[in-house]
Amino acid sequence: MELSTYLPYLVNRLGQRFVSEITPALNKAGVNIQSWRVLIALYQGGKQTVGDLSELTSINFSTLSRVLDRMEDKNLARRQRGADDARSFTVILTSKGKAVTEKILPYAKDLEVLATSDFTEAELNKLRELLSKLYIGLGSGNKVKERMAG
Amino acid sequence: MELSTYLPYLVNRLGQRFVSEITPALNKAGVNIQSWRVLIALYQGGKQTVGDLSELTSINFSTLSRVLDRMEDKNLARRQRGADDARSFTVILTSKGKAVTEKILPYAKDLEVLATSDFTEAELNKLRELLSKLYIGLGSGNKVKERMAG
DNA sequence: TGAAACTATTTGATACTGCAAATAAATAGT
DNA sequence: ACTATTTATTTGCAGTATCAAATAGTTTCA
Repeated sequence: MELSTYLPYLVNRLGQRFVSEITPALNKAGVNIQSWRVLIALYQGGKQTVGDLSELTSINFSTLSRVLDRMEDKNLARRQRGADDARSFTVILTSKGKAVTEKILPYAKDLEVLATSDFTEAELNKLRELLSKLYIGLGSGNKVKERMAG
Repeated sequence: MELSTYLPYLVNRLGQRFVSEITPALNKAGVNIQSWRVLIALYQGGKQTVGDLSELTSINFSTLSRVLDRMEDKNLARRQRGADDARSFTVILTSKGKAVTEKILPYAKDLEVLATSDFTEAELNKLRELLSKLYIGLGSGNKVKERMAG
């Protein structure tokens, strides 16, 4: 049993460390890690339904519902009844939400630059590629959960 | 601004997806994601103080304190007053803790295998290497936080 | 040696998360 | 059209996380 070969372990500890490194800076801007992810998803992907956002961010939909409540309270985003399907809500960044996102995006980039000072450009690209590929592989669209349950 | 090049974003979404994929299986064994991390850290690293565990797992120390309470309730680990320094506590896996860890370790491996079916062996190794390197780079031993604050 | 400064951990208060149940709207079958 | 089923989202509740303050033990140094 050599744990350093366990990808889930490596990914998880890295993710946790990243979160604890970036959280203080985000908090100063009144944003927590979940709303950071939602802001980014909206900033990048444009308006989306709550469900799409939940899928995209992997934030549990009831958690997300409340994250959105808080973001609306802070005037970062707002919900709009779906025009075609009135069960759904479309979530939209407000202009304040856009501004805040643009303010905090550099934090992540700064952190990346500091953390990767001894990476070559090729390594960085490879890592990005493999992280994306693994993300896809882990996708909730596949049979992972079903097989794990057995 | 092309977000798919933001390493923190890539790492974080992957980490979140991993957590939501593995959590159900862990819960069946009465373990949540934080205690999973503590179990692994103890299983791999042997007994450690609460502070060392907090550093190693990046779990906030007051959170960890309560995680350990629950683990003690479930007889997975126990705390022992430090022999040399009575301020500290040494945390030790119980035999039940060891058994549970050995039971649940395969879940992570299974998930890895399923998620990486189209990775070559070379890609897997490269990814492990780069994840470890990034983890080090992000280490709280460096100047990241201080610089981010400015 | 004893008060000040420091370190390790816990606790109080409050906010956040996530399961399961509830609500609300759309769709299907009759 | 009408009930049953399905889908999108929210809410109740119980558990979990985190900041700041409190506690408890140690080191420093006059």
